[in-house]
Amino acid sequence: MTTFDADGVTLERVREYVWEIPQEEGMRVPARILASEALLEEISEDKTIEQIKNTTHLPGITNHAICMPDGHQGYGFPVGGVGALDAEDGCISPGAVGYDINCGVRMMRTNLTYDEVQGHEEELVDSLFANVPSGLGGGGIVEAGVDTVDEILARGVDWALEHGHAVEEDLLHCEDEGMREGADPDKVSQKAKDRGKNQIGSLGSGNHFLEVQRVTDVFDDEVGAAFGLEEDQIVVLIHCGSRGLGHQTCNDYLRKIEQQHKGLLDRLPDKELAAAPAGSQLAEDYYGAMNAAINFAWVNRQLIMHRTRKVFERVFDRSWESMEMDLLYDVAHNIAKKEMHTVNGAERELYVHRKGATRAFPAGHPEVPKAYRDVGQPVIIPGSMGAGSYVLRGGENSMDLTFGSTAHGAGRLMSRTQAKNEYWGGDVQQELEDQQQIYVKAQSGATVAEEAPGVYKDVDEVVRVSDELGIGDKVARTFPVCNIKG
DNA sequence: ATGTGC
Repeated sequence: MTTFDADGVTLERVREYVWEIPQEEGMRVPARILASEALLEEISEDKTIEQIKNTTHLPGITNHAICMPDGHQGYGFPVGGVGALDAEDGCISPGAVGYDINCGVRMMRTNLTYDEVQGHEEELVDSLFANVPSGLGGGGIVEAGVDTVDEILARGVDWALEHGHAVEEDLLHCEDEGMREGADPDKVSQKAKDRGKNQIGSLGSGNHFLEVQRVTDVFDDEVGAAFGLEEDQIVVLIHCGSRGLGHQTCNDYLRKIEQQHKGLLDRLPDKELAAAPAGSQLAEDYYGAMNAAINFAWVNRQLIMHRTRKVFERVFDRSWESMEMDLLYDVAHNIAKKEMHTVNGAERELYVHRKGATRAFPAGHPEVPKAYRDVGQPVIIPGSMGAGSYVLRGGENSMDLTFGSTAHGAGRLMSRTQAKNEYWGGDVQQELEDQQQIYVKAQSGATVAEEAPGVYKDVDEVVRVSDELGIGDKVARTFPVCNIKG
C-alpha cells in the first residue's frame, strides 16, 4: 500500500487523489484528504492534517472528515474542510463554519467582449474603487438602522429586491434563492448588528475582492452554453462575506459554548473545535443566528453587484440590461446547513459544515436552479489575482464522496505575516500591470502583499483534482482584467 | 476573516 508520512501521521492511499488517516483511539471515523501528491506535500506543511484528524472526534461525524485539495490550516477546523455531523445526536460547531459566515462568491455575466473593455481598464478600476466600499471598518452602500438590519437578517435578498437593489432573477440564481430558512435575527447580538449596520454593501479586506475577468477557455460547450459563458466574454467576480456582523456572531457563540457545554469541550482534542450538542438550546440559537448572518452576506454581495451594474452603465454609457449583466450564480463557502443525505442506504439529516468548501450538487438535484438543473450546480472557484478563476459544475460523484461539495479556491501557501515579508504591495501591482495587463487598486499595500499570486497554491492543480474525482467538473476558466480590494 | 486579542 502506498503511504505518505506527515509529521507523525501516516496517510494511506485509498486510490488516486484519496488519502486516508485510519481510525485510531478517539477518532469516530477515518479522515480523508482529497489531493494529488504535489498538493499533499503543501498541505502537510502546516497543521491541516492534525486539524482534520481532530475533527473526527466531533460527536455525530458521519463517514469521514474530509479535506479538499485546497485545504490549509484554519481556526480549529481546516479551511477546505467538510464535516457532516448528525443533526439529531451530533453537534454544530462555529469553528467548522468559520469566522466569516457565508463568505462566498458570485459571478455576474455580461455580453461585453475583452476587445470592448481593453483601453478602459483604468477608468473602470478607478470607478469601481470609488463606488464600491472596501477596506477595514465601516462605510457601506446602505446605512441602516437596527430595524433594517433585522429585516435583512430575516429576509435576505428579498429585502434587496423590495428596495430596488435587485431584480427577480437575481434571487433565482443564488444558493437558497438568497434567503436561508430558519434565520432568527433575535439570536444575533446587538453588538453584531451595530457592527453590521454601516457595512451593508462593502467588500471588507483580506482576500476579498471584486474582479472584472475575461473568459479564456470553455472546456465543456454544453454546460458553458447552459451557464451563458463563451470565450472572450467579460464577467465580474465578487468575493466577500458577512463582515463584522458574522465575525461577532461566531465569536459570541464560541464564548457561549465554552461556558455552557464545557463537558463536550473537555472531550475534544482542540478547544477551537467547540461545538453545541444537537438539540440543545444553544445549537438552535447558533443555527438561527448563523442563518441570519448568511442572509446578511447575501445582501452584501447583492448590493455590491447591483452597484457594479451602475458603474458599468457610466463607463460604457449603456444600460446594464443592454449589457446583459445577469447573475450567473452565488454560492457560499463558509456555512453549515441541515441537509438530508443517504448514508449506508438510509436517509439522515446532517449538519453539513462546509468551511472553505463549496456546495457542488450534481445535475438533477432539486436545489439546483431550474436553468441549470440538467447540467448541475454552478461552482465558482476564485484563484489569485494573477492566476484567474474557474467555473465548475457539481459532479456526479459529489454526493457519494463529499456530501455534495468541492474546493473553494487556490488555498494559501503561507501566512499573511510571511507574505508581507516576501512581497511589497507596490511591486506586486506594478508587475501584474506590466507583465499581465492586470490593473489592481487597493486601500492598503499590505493587503496586496498578503494576496500576492505567489502566496497561493496552483488553482489549476486544485481544479484538476476536483475534476478527476468527479466532484466538480471544469466548465470554464477566466483571467483577471482589473481587481479592487481592501 | 476581523473596529487584526479579551
